[in-house]
Amino acid sequence: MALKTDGSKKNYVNRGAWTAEEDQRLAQVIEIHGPRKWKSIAAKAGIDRCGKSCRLRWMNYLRPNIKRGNISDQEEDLILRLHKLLGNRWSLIAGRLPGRTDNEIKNYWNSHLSKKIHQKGKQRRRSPKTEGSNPQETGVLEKENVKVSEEGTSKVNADLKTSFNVDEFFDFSSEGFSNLEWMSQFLDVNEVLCGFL
DNA sequence: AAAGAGTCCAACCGCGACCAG
DNA sequence: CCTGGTCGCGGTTGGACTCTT
Repeated sequence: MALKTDGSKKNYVNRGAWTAEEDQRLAQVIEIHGPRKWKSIAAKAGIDRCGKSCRLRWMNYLRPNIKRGNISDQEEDLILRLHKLLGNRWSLIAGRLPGRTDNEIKNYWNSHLSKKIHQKGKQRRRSPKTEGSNPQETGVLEKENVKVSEEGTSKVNADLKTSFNVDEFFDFSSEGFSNLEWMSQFLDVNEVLCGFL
């Protein structure tokens, strides 16, 4: 990773990988001042990082209760379903998976799930019998899904937003990980409803 | 054993939204 | 209103690691 300077030591910004010492300093400052005003946190920690970089490090790595690696089948299934529903809105999807970060889910999607879906699509295109019988399983609809995800805040998502507030609807504040099952059931119902529309 | 290809994931970038002054 | 600062998001990059030949 490259280090970038503008020539003056004052504006030197480290852009490389984070060291254990930097992590420790950042965590200490956040413990005292809380995770806000990232620019001043960076300054107080005495590390040559921009506020943005500090925030990212905290959100994706240092934050308490972060789960790392080993995404379970249940979580994977949930990601797939939520992606179908919400598109590439990783922060929203991550919000429904306690302990997971948007970056992790995005990476997981790009490296695992997008391939899986692509492969499934290929298989299905090879077996014309299934085509038409279940529109959700066809390559045609898959294209539509891609469209939704490419546009990010697609029209479909915009419509969704106006019809209900996602954050209010999926309020996990008082419930734990066990909600995954409930969510799974909800998404099943949602898929059936989508079939009617 | 070495080289090249493929994969993973931490971190950066650009942009838009929000808010205080 | 306008402006500047801050924050959060999704997309992208590139280094490290693993696999294949």
